[in-house]
Amino acid sequence: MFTRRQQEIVEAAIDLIAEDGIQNLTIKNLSRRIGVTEAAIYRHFESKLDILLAILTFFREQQTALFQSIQQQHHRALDRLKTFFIERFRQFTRKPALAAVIFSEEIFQNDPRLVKMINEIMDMTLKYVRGVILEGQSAAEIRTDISDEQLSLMALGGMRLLVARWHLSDHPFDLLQEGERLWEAIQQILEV
Amino acid sequence: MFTRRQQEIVEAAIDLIAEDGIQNLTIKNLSRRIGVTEAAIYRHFESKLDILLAILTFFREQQTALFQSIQQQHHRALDRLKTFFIERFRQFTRKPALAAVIFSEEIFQNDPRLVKMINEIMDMTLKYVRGVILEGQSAAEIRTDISDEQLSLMALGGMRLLVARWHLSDHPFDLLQEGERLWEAIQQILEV
Amino acid sequence: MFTRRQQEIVEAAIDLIAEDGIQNLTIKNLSRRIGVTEAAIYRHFESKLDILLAILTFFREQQTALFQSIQQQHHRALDRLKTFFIERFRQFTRKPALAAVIFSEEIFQNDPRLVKMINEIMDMTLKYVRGVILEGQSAAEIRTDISDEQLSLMALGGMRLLVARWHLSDHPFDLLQEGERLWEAIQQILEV
Amino acid sequence: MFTRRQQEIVEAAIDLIAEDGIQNLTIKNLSRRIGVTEAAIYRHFESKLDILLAILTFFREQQTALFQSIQQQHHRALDRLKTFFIERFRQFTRKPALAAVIFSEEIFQNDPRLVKMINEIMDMTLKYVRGVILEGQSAAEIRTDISDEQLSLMALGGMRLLVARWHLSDHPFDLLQEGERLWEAIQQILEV
DNA sequence: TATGAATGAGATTTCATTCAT
DNA sequence: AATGAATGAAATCTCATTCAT
Repeated sequence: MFTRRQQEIVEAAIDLIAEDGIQNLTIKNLSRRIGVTEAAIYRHFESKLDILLAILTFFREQQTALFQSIQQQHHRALDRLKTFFIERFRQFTRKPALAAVIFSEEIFQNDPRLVKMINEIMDMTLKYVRGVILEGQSAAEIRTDISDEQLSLMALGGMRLLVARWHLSDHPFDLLQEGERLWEAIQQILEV
Repeated sequence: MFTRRQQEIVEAAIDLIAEDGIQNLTIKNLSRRIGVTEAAIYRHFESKLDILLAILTFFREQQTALFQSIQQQHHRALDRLKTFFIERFRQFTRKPALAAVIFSEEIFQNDPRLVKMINEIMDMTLKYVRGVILEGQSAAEIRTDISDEQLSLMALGGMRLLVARWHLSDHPFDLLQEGERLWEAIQQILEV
Repeated sequence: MFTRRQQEIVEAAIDLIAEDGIQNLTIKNLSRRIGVTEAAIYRHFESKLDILLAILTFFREQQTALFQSIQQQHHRALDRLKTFFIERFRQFTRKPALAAVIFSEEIFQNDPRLVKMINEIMDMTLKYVRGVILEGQSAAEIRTDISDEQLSLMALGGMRLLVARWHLSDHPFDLLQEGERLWEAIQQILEV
Repeated sequence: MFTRRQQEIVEAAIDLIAEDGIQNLTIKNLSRRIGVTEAAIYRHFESKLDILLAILTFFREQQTALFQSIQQQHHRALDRLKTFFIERFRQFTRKPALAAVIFSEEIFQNDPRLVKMINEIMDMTLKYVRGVILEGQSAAEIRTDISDEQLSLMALGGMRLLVARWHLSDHPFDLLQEGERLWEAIQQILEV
């Protein structure tokens, strides 16, 4: 789907945003980081907007793959959720820049196509988590006195807030470790 | 603290950001909206950065006031939390633009002073919620089998995610109503 | 001729130029230094140009006074020259800012009225020194094998260069003392 | 060292300053004169400051070359000085703009890097002239009753003042011719 | 005499993008 | 596939100046 060069550009773009915010993502900075001319970027992407779209596409595909792999490997709802959460924390630990970008939806507000895609991704995630919770409720694994909607809000919201704190104050703690503790708490709350 | 004109500018700035993201906040747009020249803005703020700082200051002061008022009016931990959550949802319903700005910490990343202030605000909020939860745990109002840290992450995180969804998809539901439902769930989870 | 406030403005203007060059002389800086509003400056001078003209006028008058006083107090050419040189060095030592301004004719290039005045001042000085030298030559005090024109160029030029060096490298030596040594040399050269 | 375009820009900058002073050197004027957009200038120099530095670098290199060529071609001190003086007058006659710029040290006062470079150049020149005079004194070509320091001040100072007059009053005489007359006088003074 | 509020013009610089080579 | 040179538009900010109070 993406050529090697395109991937390189997308990764550099994510890094730039992570380092100093969206305003830091300019074609000049991008080309400098990769070591080519500004003009060269346009061999690989038609416009800056396309680069931003590529970032989101990249993330969406990764997430879709994660969902599928989870569905195949685990069958109990709580196991699925646990894998999803822990895997995400692991991802962010490996590539912190992604955290900076993917939870900052406001960054992409300036174009309708971007807004649409961000919405899709957020929807997809929420729907997945809600779906698994619903399954868990049907299977009597997860409490039913609170709706799947509220439970997913708190679970996902907790995760996002933890990641946001971690990123904003420059990774002052071990995200994976804290993530596991958060998951313990979430599990305790979800369980019947 | 702020003159009338300065307040006007800060509000216009919040609106501009809310409408189309940070990139929409230019001195030109700002001055046009207020109906003065670009140069006139600089009579009231030394630089654009100072306007952004003023937005954060404004929010911080509002929040500090809210905290104080809550502490005086309510004494049970769960009442305090409820008021905090509901009042926030009400605030965002009244001034949706604020939601767009205040939960988008990444927007302000490009200057150390801004990052510092954003961190302060986030810390302040988390500490407040954790503090009240701790009180509730001491008073046997709130469960103690999950730590105040994890509980506050889920509660605040849930709220942030709800607001983010609401803002991103252009206010498709009644935030106050959904907020109350979320609070019900949070309360159910916190209670002993 | 100039009101007290006007004098204050002129002095502040000289200081500003001396500190960081002509670009540092803005109405804003000027008013800030004096402690009034920008608008207030315009009560005392019609325009910035008039302030620059006032600086030159101020200097010209000071110099005219010096010339007259010298003519009255001394009668031998070499005494007159000596007083002129030493007095100038003393002046610059007392008010270093003046040196920065008055020997930087290029500063005033952007307006014909300023250029005209600068030329007048330079002409006046050169003519004075040449005149005194001529007198000295007639009175057989000063050598006649080199013309008054060349002698005045070297004498005045030497002084200007010494002052320029002193000002540019932030007053690293005692100007008056070095000035006296330079004068000794000049005198030795002028004498029959 | 400098590309062709960069040289072109430097020359245009010198001309602009010569015509109407530093305030006339704007990126707009510069680009207009060269026939490109303002943005194009920034392809060749990172900032306006760099252009000013380039002017000084250009002059310094020219001067260094002149020094070396003189040292190789002449061996008597007075010949060396003569060549230096006359060559300089010739230079200014050929490129009058340079005179306007290079003797107006105050113009560059607003940046420490510029001040430093101006000082270097002035020092270099004074040291060269003093050095040659010292040699002449050792070789009994030049009088020793006045120190090299005072002699160089008068010689160089005289030259600077002549050039300043010539430039300020719009080249009303033949600089080379007057320069030669000044040199005659200087020589007469230096000789034993 | 001075201020507070404003302005139009213009400064430097950056941006995404284009195009001939 | 990449570069070198350029551009038009726009960004932030500064300037001298004005005017009602």
